[in-house]
Amino acid sequence: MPATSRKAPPVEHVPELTTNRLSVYLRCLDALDTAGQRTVSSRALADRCLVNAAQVRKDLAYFGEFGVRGVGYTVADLRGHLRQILGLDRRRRMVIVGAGNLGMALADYAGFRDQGFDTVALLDTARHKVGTRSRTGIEVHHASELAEVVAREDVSVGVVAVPAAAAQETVEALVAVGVRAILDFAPPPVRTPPGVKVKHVDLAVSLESLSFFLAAEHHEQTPAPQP
Amino acid sequence: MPATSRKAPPVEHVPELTTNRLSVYLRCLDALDTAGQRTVSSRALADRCLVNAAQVRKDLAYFGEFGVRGVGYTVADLRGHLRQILGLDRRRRMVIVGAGNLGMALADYAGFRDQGFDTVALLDTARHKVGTRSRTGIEVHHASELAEVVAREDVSVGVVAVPAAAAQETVEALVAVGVRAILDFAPPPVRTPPGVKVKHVDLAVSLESLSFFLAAEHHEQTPAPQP
DNA sequence: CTCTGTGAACCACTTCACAGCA
DNA sequence: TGCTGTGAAGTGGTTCACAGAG
Repeated sequence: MPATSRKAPPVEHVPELTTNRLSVYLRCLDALDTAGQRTVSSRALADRCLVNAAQVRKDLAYFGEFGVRGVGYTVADLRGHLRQILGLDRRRRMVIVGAGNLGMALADYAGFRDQGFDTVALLDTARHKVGTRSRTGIEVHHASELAEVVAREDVSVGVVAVPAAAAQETVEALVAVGVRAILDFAPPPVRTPPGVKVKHVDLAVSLESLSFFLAAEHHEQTPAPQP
Repeated sequence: MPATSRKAPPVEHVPELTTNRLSVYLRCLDALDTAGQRTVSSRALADRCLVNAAQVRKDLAYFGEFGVRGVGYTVADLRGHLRQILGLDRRRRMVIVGAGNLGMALADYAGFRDQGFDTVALLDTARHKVGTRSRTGIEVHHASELAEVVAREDVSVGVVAVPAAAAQETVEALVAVGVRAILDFAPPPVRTPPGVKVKHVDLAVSLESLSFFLAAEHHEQTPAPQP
């Protein structure tokens, strides 16, 4: 009777694609919850998330049995379980390394706060930036203060928004002061030490993927009809 | 003798993961080129990009035969081929829909320009934002001017930086005025019309992936050794 | 002998299809 | 009957291993 096993099993090895989808499911459940819906079937949830229904059930099966046969899932319960599984039942503290345009923008990006991630500081090697603040008031510290800031503010997540050339050393600096989860916006591939999770967000790759699509489309005899 | 076939074959169906890696290879080749290196083997390139050497060869094989057996690839040549394949031999014009923190930040992000993508305008539905400018001078237009701006400025790429609730309609509006390549920063899954490429960048999912890692790490008896 | 290009083996994730419970 | 949970089948992408060109 593991119907509502709160503690996950060893969670041997959950595919990253699965955890990514859990985030998507959670957002759909949020919407269903505010819409006042009480239960949802794997099919209905899958349709909303643009995935396969079996996929939803398989993904959830990694963590327990949350559904009721013949009925579906209780929206509020499943929402709570996913929040716990994803570790969203507590807030996280975050530093952003690199106070250029991107770093500044990320510091002010409300989406992070809304998801439970509080940016406590920006860091940069440029002396003239130290002491300035982002629009919403996040202060820029000198990079040499990294260890102190991380310890004092109980930081568990680092954001890398430095130029390509500094990416590897920035990651290493973060790891050295105990940060184990890193969101990396710098372009080049970074060698990740074991026990540390680096999530790469490469805007250049995304753009070039679009560019490839446009180029390929153009090579073929542009098949766009005009009705 | 297809050794340097400039025109790609039908390019039947290239996996997205392959084109993403092409971007990574290209960046490594840029570095090798400025470092003055003339040739590179698939092994050496793979090591730099943190992938398998066979992977590099397979990826390139979708587009032709660019190497010389016993030698490797000529850095400058391969770089040129990849730029052409990815459609980076011309600049693209881009609008950003949504002039909130994220949209404004993206407008000022130099990385886009560096990759050949010029942001020509921001658009927003909020009247009071119309006429204002980003720090680097990109002007905010009213959303109703989308069609006109896209036509006048020859825009081929749209960036969606609007709140979740407006994501789907924004994508549809872009498609309606002829934009076929979209970079989407809004959280919810978006139904994509055929013939249109939407590249989703979900910062919330990325963060929650890190959160999951931290939570899982905490559930186990934190196995970090202290030597 | 070196290193590319590629068929074959492998692996991971997805989808199907159905047993089993409400 | 309706829908979950799950073994089995299917799919796509990665890695291996080798033939063959230089």
